[in-house]
Amino acid sequence: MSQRLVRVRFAPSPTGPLHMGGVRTALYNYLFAKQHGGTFVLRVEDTDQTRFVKGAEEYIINALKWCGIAPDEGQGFGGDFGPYRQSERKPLYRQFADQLVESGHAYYAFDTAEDLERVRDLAKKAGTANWQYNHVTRGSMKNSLSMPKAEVDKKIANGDPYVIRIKLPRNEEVKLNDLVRGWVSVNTNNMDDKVLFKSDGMPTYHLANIVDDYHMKISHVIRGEEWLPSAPLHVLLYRYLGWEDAMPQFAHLPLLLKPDGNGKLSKRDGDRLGFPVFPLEWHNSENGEVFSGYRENGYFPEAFVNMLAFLGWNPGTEQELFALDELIEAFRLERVNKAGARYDHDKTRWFNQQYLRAKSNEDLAPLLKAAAQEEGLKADEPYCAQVAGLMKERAFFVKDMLSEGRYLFEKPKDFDEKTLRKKWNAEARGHVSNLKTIFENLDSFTASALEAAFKEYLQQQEVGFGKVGPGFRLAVTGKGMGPSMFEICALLGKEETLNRLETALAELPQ
RNA sequence: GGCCCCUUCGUCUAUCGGCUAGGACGCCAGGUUUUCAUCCUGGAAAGAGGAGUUCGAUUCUCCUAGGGGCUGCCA
Repeated sequence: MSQRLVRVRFAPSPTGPLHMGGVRTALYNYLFAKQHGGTFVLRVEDTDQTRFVKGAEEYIINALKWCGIAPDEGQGFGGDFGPYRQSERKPLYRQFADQLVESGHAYYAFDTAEDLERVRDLAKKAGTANWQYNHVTRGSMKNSLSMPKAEVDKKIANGDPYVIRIKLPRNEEVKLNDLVRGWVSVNTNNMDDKVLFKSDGMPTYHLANIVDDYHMKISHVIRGEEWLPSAPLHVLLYRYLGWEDAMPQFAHLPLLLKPDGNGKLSKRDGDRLGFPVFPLEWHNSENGEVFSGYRENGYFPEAFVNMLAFLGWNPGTEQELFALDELIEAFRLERVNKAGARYDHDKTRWFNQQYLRAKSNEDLAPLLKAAAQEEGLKADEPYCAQVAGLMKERAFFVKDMLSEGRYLFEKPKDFDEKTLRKKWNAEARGHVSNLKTIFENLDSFTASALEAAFKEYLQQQEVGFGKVGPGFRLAVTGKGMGPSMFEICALLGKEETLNRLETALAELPQ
């Protein structure tokens, strides 16, 4: 193939929020475009007016932006090939349907929805294979192939509703060379005369996507595997429209599967199994239903994108952590897997943990500060940076640092019951009391000074850390576990630490 | 049912005819740690089944089985 400008498109239908499978398709399109210095286009496929969902288009755009894979061109982003909503391109399609009728590759069909339902029903009851509108059945249906021309003309002049169907040839192998699957071949005998143009004046997906891809000079169609069965139909449309030379290359991506059981990942799986399936939280304005999102659950977009990239693709090396620009560099359509990939939530959490750790305390500080503020807790950024330094090794999310280290923001409200029961006794109490006195006299309240004083005390008392540490931790933090107590006390400061020791001695059981 | 696609540890996957089948997540054990987490070390864990091609098949071909997708005037 000659060097052709790479132009790819992501073409969702605005029938609801974009789920992670769709995001992955968009991501692969984005990566492919960027790697080739090409253009990533967003086209909205809203030819089915009955399935329009308010807010969906905006959601899709916001989701792509959050992921950092915003289109270069398309709905909401401008460009020279617009409009990018198919509903606004309506006048464009009809002529191509007509062209196909004229060239004998399509025909008018007057069968009503009820007619079709009846004949399908009949076939079903007879126990035969699914009824199809095809070369064997079209002769007995109401269409411009089975009816006299005069009658057809009359019906059209009359304004009777009709659709335009493709007329598939008999027994013809249609082949396409898929970039991820290699050669795929289907015989036209196994395909049906798909509707290209609906009675409401809109094209179906099949016609619209070919017409638009052609006019938008799309070079590669990267989409989900659910389109594979209709890809041969699309090849035929390019051929019949005379655009075969400009036909894009196809790449059909494996599906994202449910973590449990069978089938592709669906929007209900997430909240059923305890993970988001959507990048952003979605509020259904019709029924008030809410679906959780990765963003709201505290995931970093980089982690989410990294995880998605690896569901169905891998670089062939052992590197797993990839920044977006590294993905752009490494991504190869040829290395996309053929089999469906099951989503693994633990792995997603792990990715987030890796990204959390890779961030500096200073980068984490504003995020932690914001999280604290939401809980009504106050702390400045430098302080939050120190908290991050202490807590990030034991956190998956920013919010974990807050929940695990809440005592760094406010006095403990309650004390861990198990630690209280097991570690808090007269002896522990005595040690805490002694330590309070020692710490009161400390000039330098640094972690190392505290540690030195603490260890000296242990030596002098001839006791092990285990006898003193847990009670001390409980008194200061209310918890039985956590980071170094010396670091914690140093961070809290002398006044606060002593204050807490005093409170604990006064309030904890004797 | 028909058609198309797919099939390596529980999961994501590496392997492009020579394998003691590698890595990651998760899991288990040990070590480090006052504790928890981290970290380190180790472990269990896979080529759906059957034919064929070949000196040699996880790798190529076929069959079977299983899984998935499609089968709408939805995309």
